[in-house]
Amino acid sequence: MELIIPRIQQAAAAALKSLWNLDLPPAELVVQHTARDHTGDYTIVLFPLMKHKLGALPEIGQRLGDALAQSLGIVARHELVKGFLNLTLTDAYWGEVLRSLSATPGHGLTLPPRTGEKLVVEYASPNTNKPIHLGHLRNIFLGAATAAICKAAGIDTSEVCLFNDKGIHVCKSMLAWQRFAHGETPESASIKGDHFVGKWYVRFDTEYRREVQQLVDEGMEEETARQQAPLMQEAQEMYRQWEAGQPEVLALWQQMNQWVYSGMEQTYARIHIRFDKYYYESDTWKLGRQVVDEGLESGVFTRQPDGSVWIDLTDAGLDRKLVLRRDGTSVYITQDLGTADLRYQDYQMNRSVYVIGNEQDYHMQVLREILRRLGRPYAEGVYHLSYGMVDLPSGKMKSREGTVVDADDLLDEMYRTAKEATEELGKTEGMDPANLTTLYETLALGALKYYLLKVDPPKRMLFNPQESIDFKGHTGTFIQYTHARIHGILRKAAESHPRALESTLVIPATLLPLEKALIQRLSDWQPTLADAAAGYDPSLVANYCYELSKDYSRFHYEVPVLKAETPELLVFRLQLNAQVARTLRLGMALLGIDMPERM
RNA sequence: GCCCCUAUAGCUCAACCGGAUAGAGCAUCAGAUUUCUAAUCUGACGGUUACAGGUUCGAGUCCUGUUGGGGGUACCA
Repeated sequence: MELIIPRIQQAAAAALKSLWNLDLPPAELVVQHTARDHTGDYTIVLFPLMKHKLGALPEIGQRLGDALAQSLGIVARHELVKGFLNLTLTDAYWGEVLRSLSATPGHGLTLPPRTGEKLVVEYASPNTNKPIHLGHLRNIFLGAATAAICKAAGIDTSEVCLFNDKGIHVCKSMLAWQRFAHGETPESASIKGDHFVGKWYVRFDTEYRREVQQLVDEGMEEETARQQAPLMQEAQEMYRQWEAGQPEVLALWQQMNQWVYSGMEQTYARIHIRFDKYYYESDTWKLGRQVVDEGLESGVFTRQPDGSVWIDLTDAGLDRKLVLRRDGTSVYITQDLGTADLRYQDYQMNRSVYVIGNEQDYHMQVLREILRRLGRPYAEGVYHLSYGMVDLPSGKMKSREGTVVDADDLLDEMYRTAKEATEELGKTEGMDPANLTTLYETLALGALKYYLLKVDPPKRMLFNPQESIDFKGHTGTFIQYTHARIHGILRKAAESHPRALESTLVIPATLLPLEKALIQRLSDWQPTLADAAAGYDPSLVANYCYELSKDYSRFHYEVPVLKAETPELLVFRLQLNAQVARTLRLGMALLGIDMPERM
């Protein structure tokens, strides 16, 4: 079924042409949902037409409204209030909307495939020196949801993860382990691999601070002390040895990364994340150096007398940027250049989304500009999905200081709370224990994912441990609960009225306001999905699902389904229920959230 | 110093391209269950949209300035 807003815009543009001989592109006409407290479904804003001197507003409104009623054939009434032309569509039209959605293969929940589009979404991209924390979770959920939304919107999408598995930070945990662990392993210590490595990263920092303090006490400047501290010197030396391929360093590096990967795999599995492909900076950094060579040849980069390589971006409003160190080792951006090329070889994408925190806004601007100057065909399609930091009530999370909310701990905590809340409500009777475990996990994950995804990505957000594990109000749990209630009705209907869902749909002559509100909301799904995909913004989907649940809850409270007044009405309301459930299920699936049928 | 992001109810968040009387949730208070799951629903309370100007028929939204918060800023990632 054709989307209604473009349809109204078309008809209005045609009417303006025939009535006043005014040519306006349909998309320029402002058509929106009628504001609450006003009667109507859609509103055309007429103020902008004033400049065309068509006459007085009341007359324009009347004539345009009449013309639309005529040409659209679905306008029950129209009314001009100030400069707003409010259209109320017929109940028959809204009934058709439901019929059309229910009858469409796929129930009108996804958008048709788009040809010539290839998108790669990179997210997670963890460092291999510490476990995943709350901040990573926002990244991961955003990336996975964005990819799922783009797929549903018809875009060929792949998901990739880049491991930041080399660098001085990795050497720090390696060095600390070598120095202080006395051969301890995750197995011998009974610690999950990523936590185990993280422990040594923290240990490095502790010892390093001690050294710095000591040097300062001996009268050294703090800045100098940070550079001169033996541990830092050694970490840097270890990094040079790594780049030089020193076998013992490589062996240790492999061992420790392996520990991290096995730990992270468990966490990824628990939050149901999987990637199409993994990239490793340890593989791509040399490609980056080739790109530097290429850029030197083509004159995009210049080499300084000391050997370092630079690019001057001042004419693009950016700064001069180092792309290769004096000692010939690569920096972050060098590796990104290599990774980008490799990814293009693999996917020939025309668009790439990088899910990275907003502290790297500048870095990503630089990356795109360099790719442009190198003439990369995919440069224009590079998009930085930048998101704000997750703060705690106590302030910022700092992994070195141990003030992070660990992902595994958080998931356990959420699980416990979900279990307690469910048991307290006494809803566990008669459920099989194995299903209960799955249910608690589903509720825990749903609450967490929803909490992190409902906020507009660029905004910094606060994670309040008390509130986030609340299962009331604007939460993923509420939406899951709505879905479960609908399925309660559908289950009972399957017994009492086994053929009802397949019966021919008879649209009631008049709809209840709550029925109409629901159908109208259902009809908003496609535009919402399209907007979310276009803006890479899962929060639009999250908020939509909430609004739909809210509409449904009101309906559920007031309108009987199984005890509907007539058999036709029962069929109609049942199919309405089913479509709401399907929409919620798909919408939440795009956010990575499962929907229980009972809870 | 310069650049970028941000500021909406006590708290956490909405508000599509600039459109009508800025909406939810939490918290507080008052109600609703012999009726499909009360993890629900209804109502009340709560706002100079940080501040000052400007553009516009119309500004939370755009522009300028100020203030608060955050981030970045040439050899960390």
